Amino acid sequence: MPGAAGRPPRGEARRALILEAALRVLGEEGASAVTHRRVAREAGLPLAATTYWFASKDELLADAYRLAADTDIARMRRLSTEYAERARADLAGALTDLLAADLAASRTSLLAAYSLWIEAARRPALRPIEEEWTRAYVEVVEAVLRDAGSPHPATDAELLVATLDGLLLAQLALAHPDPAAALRPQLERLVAALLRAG
Amino acid sequence: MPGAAGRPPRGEARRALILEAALRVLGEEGASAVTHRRVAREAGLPLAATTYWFASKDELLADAYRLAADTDIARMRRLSTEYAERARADLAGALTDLLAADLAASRTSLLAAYSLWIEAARRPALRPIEEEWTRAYVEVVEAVLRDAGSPHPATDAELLVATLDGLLLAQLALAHPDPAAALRPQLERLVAALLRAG
DNA sequence: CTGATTTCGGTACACATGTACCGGTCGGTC
DNA sequence: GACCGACCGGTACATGTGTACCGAAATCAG
Repeated sequence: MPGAAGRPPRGEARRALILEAALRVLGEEGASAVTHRRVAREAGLPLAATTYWFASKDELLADAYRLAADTDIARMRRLSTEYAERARADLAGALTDLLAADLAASRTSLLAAYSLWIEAARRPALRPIEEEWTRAYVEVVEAVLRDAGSPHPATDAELLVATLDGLLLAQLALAHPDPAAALRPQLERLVAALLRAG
Repeated sequence: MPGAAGRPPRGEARRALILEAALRVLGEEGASAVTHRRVAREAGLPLAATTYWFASKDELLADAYRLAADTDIARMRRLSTEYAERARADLAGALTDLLAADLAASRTSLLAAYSLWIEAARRPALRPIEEEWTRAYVEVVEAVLRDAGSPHPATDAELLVATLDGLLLAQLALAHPDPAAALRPQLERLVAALLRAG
């Protein structure tokens, strides 16, 4: 690749570039750091690029939320098929690996997601995105649980998703050196308790 | 009470007033709304009051976190003794009522707490507070579980606390009209699964 | 009371921020 | 080639922001 840097992207490609930059800034530095100028700098674009593609900062944030949700839902569905066999044999182990991989790969994305989640609690306009995101997770987990012979797949799916969120949040703040080691016994215990006939 | 408004507080009392105002603003309008001026207005004090009692905005936020943690830990310990008998007889019911009461009484406090939690994931200086807060919850829940005859009180306490956080977070964003109705079956299922001998 | 110290509140200032504006450039279409 | 709308990027501006400052008022020690 001669020139290395590539042509600066134009048109709609810039939109995505800006949204990804906004999510990065949100995850790394928090909501109060998300300004037009900071996002533009992060994206390597001039200030006017952010105001051209988004009517306001609120719109930028809402679109970023939408992008994060869509991207993650697609990723999670992909993973759920990849891990399907493994999950049937060792659900707790599969979940442990998934969470640990998330933590290892991108605490930034997780922080951005949870920041937006909390923001959705304050701004009704964001709630549909949050609902869709959560529903997608619950549906996938429910299918997995059904597959694993769960006695109460519907209730347990919501429960399990809530627990996974709680565990992830705890790991984010507590910064355990080896998340998998901390998560494995808890997930094994939970899965064992839920999968027992009842 | 003649004059109704009472004398404007002076000295250290103002500190607390400012911290409470900061938590209120954080919960209601988010991190980016927490400015010296906004907090001062919320507290009914002049701008200089915030800069006099706190060396910087970071310090103000850290102290607010400390106050929120201490207040909530004390409240939770108090409730745990009040609910002790009830918890032994009907743990799921007691937990449902506690969460529903939290949601009904102050979504603002909850949002502030979770915002600070996420902030703690980014700023190591805040982590000790978060660790203490979580540890306090885990200890209380562990005692309750032991009391209820749990087979694995240590593991299950961490698990249960994570789940409660996840469920609360979900209720905050989804704004279910009757949180108790949504939470009860999930908590009954979880408690039943965890308390069964194993 | 007197003087020292703490607390108070108004103000100042340098800088960041959201957003509007406007002349220029690009990529197609006749 | 001429044209046109979409796109770009530099700049302007009113307002918000963190923080410093300073003289006044309240509080306390002797």
